[in-house]
Amino acid sequence: MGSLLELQKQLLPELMDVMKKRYTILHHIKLNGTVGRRTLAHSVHMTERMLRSEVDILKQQGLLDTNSSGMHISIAGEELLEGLEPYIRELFDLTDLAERIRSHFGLKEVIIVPGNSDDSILAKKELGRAGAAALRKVVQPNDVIAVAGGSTMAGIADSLIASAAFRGTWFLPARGGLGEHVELQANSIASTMAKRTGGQYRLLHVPDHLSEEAYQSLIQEPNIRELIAIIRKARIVVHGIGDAMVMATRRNVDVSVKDSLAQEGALAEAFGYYFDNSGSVVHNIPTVGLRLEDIRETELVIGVAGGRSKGEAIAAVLRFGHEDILVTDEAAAEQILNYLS
Amino acid sequence: MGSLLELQKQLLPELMDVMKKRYTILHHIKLNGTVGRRTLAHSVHMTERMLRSEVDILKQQGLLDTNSSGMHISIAGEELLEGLEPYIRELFDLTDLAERIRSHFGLKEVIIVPGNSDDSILAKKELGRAGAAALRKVVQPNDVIAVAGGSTMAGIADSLIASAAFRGTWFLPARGGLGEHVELQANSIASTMAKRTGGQYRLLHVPDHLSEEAYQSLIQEPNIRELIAIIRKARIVVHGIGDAMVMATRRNVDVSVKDSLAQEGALAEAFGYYFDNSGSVVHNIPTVGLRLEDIRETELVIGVAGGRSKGEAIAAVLRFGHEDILVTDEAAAEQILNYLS
DNA sequence: TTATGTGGGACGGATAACGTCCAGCAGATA
DNA sequence: TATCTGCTGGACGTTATCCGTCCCACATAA
Repeated sequence: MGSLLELQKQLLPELMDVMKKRYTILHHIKLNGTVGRRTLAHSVHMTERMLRSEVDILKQQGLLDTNSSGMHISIAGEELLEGLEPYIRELFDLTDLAERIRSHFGLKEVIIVPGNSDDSILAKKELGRAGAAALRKVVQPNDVIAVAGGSTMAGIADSLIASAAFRGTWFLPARGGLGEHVELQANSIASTMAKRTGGQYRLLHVPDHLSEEAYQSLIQEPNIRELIAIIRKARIVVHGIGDAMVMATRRNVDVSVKDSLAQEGALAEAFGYYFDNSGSVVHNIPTVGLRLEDIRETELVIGVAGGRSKGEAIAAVLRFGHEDILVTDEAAAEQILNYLS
Repeated sequence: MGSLLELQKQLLPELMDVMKKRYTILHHIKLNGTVGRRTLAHSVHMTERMLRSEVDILKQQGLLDTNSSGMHISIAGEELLEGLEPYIRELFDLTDLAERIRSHFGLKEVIIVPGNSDDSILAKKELGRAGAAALRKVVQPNDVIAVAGGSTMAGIADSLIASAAFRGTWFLPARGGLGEHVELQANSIASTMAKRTGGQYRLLHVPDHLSEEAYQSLIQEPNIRELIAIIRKARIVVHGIGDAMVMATRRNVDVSVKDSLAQEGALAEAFGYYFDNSGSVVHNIPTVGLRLEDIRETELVIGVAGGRSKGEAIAAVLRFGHEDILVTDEAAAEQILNYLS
């Protein structure tokens, strides 16, 4: 905290992207010596026109020159790159981490916020904000969003704000009661999210520890059946990721179940399922709502989790292979990459 | 040189403005405690809608909160302002200087670049670039621009670049030969500017040290008369400002003239006229082109000059009272303000 | 010569920004 | 309690800007 760049990331988030873009362009030009617009556009993954706008500015700033054989960096441009070097790492580190995780697991997008949610409540809040921003970015009118429980999900809910984007959105709990504290249950979170954004919600009240008969008769109830059907067709699923044993304890599962989880190598928990380190499901808590086959069909699965201690668990869930967007923090991201090598 | 802000000014010129704007908004909100959009818009001199866009971003960044009684700063916002404090001075100093000069002399705009052109060739180049940018900003299609001579004007010419904005622009020398080196004469500069921007130019060849008869017959020449008529109707005049004695020496004026200049308290020189410290004209070099009465009629007079040593001269010309835009550097600006108090 | 690259100009359509107006709400005031 | 004022947030049409697209003149190499 406290460096100018950190402050600017808060005050001017969009300009940091511009800064990266211009730096990248100038850097490429320096490396290539003399290079043409079309060639350069291809190598920095921009359209020719967008590159051109940026190049015009850089030229006007005297950072590069052009002649009929292409663009080349000016002395002022070289000095600028040199001076910028110590800051650039800070600017790019996270996006670099994100790209490595993204490509390794074949995700659509990976967002990494600075810090470690384990130590810092600020980083945890930042994670919530990033999760909220990611959700806001992908939501479409009249979407159905299934949300899981957990403290991270609660953090996202707290960072959501009312917006026209959420007009008519339905927030539904991904699964029934899973034995957590009431404010961390999916039901509460769905309701909070709906209230904060101006969307709508419905609750899925399935008490814990039901007898098999009671359970069977409950899920035959027409209104519950109907709600479950809607949940299973959610376009977006948002969920946290937990350590398997921590979650089992928090949910007061039977000792026998915990033993079997341990034996089967359960590492991670997400939306009520337990995963081992290969990403295979080793156990699931019997309740109603989203099933694994629904997750496989879901258009957008957004996982949000941070903290160094969660790295292994996140990696396990990513190996499961049905995540689309991951929102995490720096510490967890580093840990994830450690587990890969 | 080398501070991150200095580097960012080069790479992201627009960053400074956005940063100032958002800082100002947040700062005002902090000072007011809770304040409404309209009230705030008025006190930071923005339209309500523009303010709203900025506020939405700040809100999304968690730097301020809103409720039905107005906006107030969040804890994160307060921390940000605190962290930003050491940088803000660097950010605002120059604009603050500029505003004081602008309002004191009733100018349209004052642009100040960092540094001192007397010591640093880099500052001099920066002055040229700023002058070119200022010109580019105000030029309109088919404009007639009268340009004076001098090294600063040459610096502007070197920083101009081709642009559709200069399509059809005419660059003309403000006055005939004034005894300087050829590359610093208005004629050369007009031609350079035209060539670099893609505009057009015409030259006014009036040899120095003509006899009165030759002079009279020369200015009766039809093509010269016509050109002079165009020059006198220029919408824009761009000129440097020099120290009176330095300019007199450089132009090899007679010793008798220099003596009378000294006696009359000549301090500054601009477009061939000499000014004393009250801004009155005490002498002018006999050549053809723009006259004082033309300057008074000109829509936009742009003065460009920098360096601590020029402060007094600039102040004198500003007192003359017909400048619209001043482009100078930090050292000269400080000096100008010294002369006011 | 031809082929392929270059920067720069031109222009229309998409898109974001902005001015403007209004609804709904909360707290203050009469 | 009723009224009023100032607040936010939504809506919408207009404007300005950005960007995709196409073209041209020119330089260079084959």
